[in-house]
Amino acid sequence: MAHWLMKSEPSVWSWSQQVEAGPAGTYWNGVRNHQAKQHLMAMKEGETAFFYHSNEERAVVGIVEIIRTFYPDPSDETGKFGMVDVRAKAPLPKPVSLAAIKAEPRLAKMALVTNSRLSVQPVTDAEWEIVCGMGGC
DNA sequence: GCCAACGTTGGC
DNA sequence: GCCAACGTTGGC
Repeated sequence: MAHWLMKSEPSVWSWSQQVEAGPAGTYWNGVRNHQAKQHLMAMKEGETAFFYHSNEERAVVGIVEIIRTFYPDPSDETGKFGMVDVRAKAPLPKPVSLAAIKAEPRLAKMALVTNSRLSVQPVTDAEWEIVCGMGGC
């Protein structure tokens, strides 16, 4: 089972909004980058992703579950991009900050560190375990 | 608020 | 098809 990391600016779409959306979940739209699209297309139902707050907060704050695989994004008039549906699964008891991730040598290869602008990223099993350990989940 | 990194666009 | 110009993202 693959793992992922999805970034959002809290002022645009925050973890608390994701939690409020409840078990029905919401669509994750607005991705307009081909690399990110490839990752969205590779996601399978039931897989999990870290929910990362960029900009103001810069921390992994929760875990979401993919509940619907890739389908067209109606807000994209070119018809090229799509989205998946996700729902909040669990918060991280201790949010893991970007600084903490950068301070952990075993996480030096994370896409979050090496390609910070990519909004949807794959996370290896090893990285997932380490971040989970740091976050208390 | 600044700036580096990256992606996209458009002129040639 | 190349590359300069521009816009956007996101860390600091």
